[in-house]
Amino acid sequence: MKLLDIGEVCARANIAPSTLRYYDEIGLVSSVGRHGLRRQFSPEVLLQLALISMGKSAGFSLEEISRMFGRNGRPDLPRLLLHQKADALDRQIRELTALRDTLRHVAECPAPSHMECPTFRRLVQVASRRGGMASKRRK
Amino acid sequence: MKLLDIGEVCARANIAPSTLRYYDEIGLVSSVGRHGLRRQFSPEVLLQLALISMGKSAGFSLEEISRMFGRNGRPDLPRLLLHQKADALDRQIRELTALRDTLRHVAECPAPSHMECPTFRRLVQVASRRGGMASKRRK
DNA sequence: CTGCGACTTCAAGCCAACTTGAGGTCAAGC
DNA sequence: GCTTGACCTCAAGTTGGCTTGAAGTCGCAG
Repeated sequence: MKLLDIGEVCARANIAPSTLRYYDEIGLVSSVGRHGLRRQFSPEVLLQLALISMGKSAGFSLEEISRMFGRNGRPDLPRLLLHQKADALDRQIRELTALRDTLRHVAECPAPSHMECPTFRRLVQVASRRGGMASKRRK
Repeated sequence: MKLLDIGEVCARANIAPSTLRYYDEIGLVSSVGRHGLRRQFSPEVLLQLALISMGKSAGFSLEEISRMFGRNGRPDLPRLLLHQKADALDRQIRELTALRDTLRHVAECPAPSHMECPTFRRLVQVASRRGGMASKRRK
């Protein structure tokens, strides 16, 4: 299996070299060797980076991501916890859906202030009721 | 309409007072007056905070959020842009769905390393194909 | 009228996740 | 064999979104 050097990986994954080096440094991904000084990666890493990108966009920290997928694709989280993360994602998906609908509504609604539009209020209320104010951001 | 003082708002919205003061400071919400030194808010603010919470969980910056909903519920973004944000949300929702499915799979799959599991690879590939590596994080 | 506790301001601190800069190394093409 | 340009290291800086701490103010219960 042929290796990719860092530039190649960055180009394909659309990330900055500094980012990839950083990920390597913190052990989120690992290079399989060097060509001169240049880090070389197995093509696997592209899959991992896709996963990382998804995880980030879901709001997981790099820490969490690396615990979920390990650096070898082996999660070191128990099933239960993984299912909990999945459930949290479900909640977040519902929230995002509500937000999306709200945005579309805002784009169309002719009311002078949205706070006065009943449809808007209903959307937001529905949204915040489901999942009950998902407190993702607390330490 | 009766006003809420900061403590009340924080309790109901489940955020720290320092956070609310910060939001006030940057103009994301605004207090309608003072009771002594205490900020007082209109009940509206609870709705706004719900919106802010959703926006944050969608990965929008406070800046973006305030542009989307204004501090009075008036977006100062053109319709087109709002629709684009909504579309971006759609893409993100699809990504999150894929990630959720991947997580559930990881929790169940008996393969020694996920990188070797074809189901896993397919999930990730499908995921990263849709929306083509949503580059939300670039400046 | 005194004490209390929840607020206030302001500056500084903190964390994650990078980016930047200075100064150095290397392999490949001419 | 020399240049070039993409890489390297390491330390320091940056940004967003808060939190913390010190020192002060206020209104209300007792």
